[in-house]
Amino acid sequence: MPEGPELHLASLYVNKMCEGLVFSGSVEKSDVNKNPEVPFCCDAYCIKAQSRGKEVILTLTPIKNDDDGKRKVAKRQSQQPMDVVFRFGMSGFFRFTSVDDLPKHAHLRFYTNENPCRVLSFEDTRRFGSWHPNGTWQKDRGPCVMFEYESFRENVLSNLSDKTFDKPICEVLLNQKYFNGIGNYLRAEILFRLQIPPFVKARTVLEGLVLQDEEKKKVKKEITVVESTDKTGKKGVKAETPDLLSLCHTVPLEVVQLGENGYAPAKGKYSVLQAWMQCYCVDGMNSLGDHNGRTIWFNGDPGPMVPKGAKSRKIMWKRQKDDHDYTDSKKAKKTCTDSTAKAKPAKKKDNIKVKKENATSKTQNASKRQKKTTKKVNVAPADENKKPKTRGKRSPKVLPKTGTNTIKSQRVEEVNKTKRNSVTCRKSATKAKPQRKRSGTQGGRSSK
DNA sequence: CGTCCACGTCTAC
DNA sequence: TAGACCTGGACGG
Repeated sequence: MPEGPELHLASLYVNKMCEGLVFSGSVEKSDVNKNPEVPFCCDAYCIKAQSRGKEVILTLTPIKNDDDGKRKVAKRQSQQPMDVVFRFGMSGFFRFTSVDDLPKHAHLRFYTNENPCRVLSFEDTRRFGSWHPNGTWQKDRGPCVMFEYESFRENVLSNLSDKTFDKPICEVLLNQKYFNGIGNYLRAEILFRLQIPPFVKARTVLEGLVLQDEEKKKVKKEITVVESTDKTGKKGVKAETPDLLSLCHTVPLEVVQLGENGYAPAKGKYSVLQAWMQCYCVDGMNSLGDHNGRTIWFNGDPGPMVPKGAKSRKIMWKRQKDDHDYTDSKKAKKTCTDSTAKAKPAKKKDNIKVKKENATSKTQNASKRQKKTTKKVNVAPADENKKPKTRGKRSPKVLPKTGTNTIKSQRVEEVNKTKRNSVTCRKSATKAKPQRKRSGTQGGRSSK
């Protein structure tokens, strides 16, 4: 699930798994993938990762060996570190496995120098992901919402005259020039926290924050003074009521806090993140296609700038095929679909509706709603409606049930393996996995 | 079987 | 503002 938090978790994952390991040889690319080869080759190198917004950089650093440095000069060894910039598209992520467990869609592979060697691979089922050898953070992407918060905020607030802010807030939130790291589920969760209708003009929502920030700066000194003097138990500082931009920072960080459960494709997987979601794909919420054809999830009013003909979407929320064992989570999922969706929303205020409406009436409603809307917006940071969570029937977690799980999954692996050779890797099938030793380049790993 | 949908960019009328 | 780029899961007939 590659939005900012997942990219960051990916970088943590890489650093954790690769710490202290020595990688060796050349970087291998699958044949089907159209991204460039990574022209890096070294007997001994290490891998480190960092993230910024929706990008990850892997740094491949040759490990110096003073002794034989000269002897090996002959070979075409990379002497300099290389940065490779990754964007994950819709399905990219990193995995570290044994060679035998090489995943089906491992499109870029880094091998360790271990005896049965292991592999760090960039897996990307849909191949929308990209990598760029000797790359840099993409120009035109803004500061990271998670780790460059101040400049992120500054970048938005000092550019509100940009016509991009004429658009609905939900669409602007996907603009990586200003919101590097926000993606489709985050925009829904963020707007939901403040109950901001998705189709309100972005500038309208953000204008207020400019003054707000300036006030803060003025008052800041006072505050710090106050804080230092009166030490009322709390740590102070954090007290600020959240606004849209601060939530663009804290909400993704919440996901990072969930940890690799949200990322590691191994186990319960999505269940944790899914349980965390309050809006995106949540039963009882509304959904509409935005002007770019992306589905926005929200609660209550859509706001005035709804695209003509926008239709509500159905959920087809995957349930990470752990096959077996989910006995009733399966039912839960079905519930999620829609028929029952009607049944449950009893809880919400009562102003919902929208859901299955048709375009025509919608626009009309929209104008009518506008007042309500704007009112809401102004009231937004109220922090009172903070907990509307209908929360009810999130999926019941799916606990792993380890025993069966492992066995089963192993079996699955076997199947995949055989399949893999014939299908995914086709051309590459020959060198598919174990004997991946690029004849020409250099003998490398297995030999020694 | 076919259709729709998916956590994202890109570039071409 | 549409497609294009891809694979695969869920669902409908």
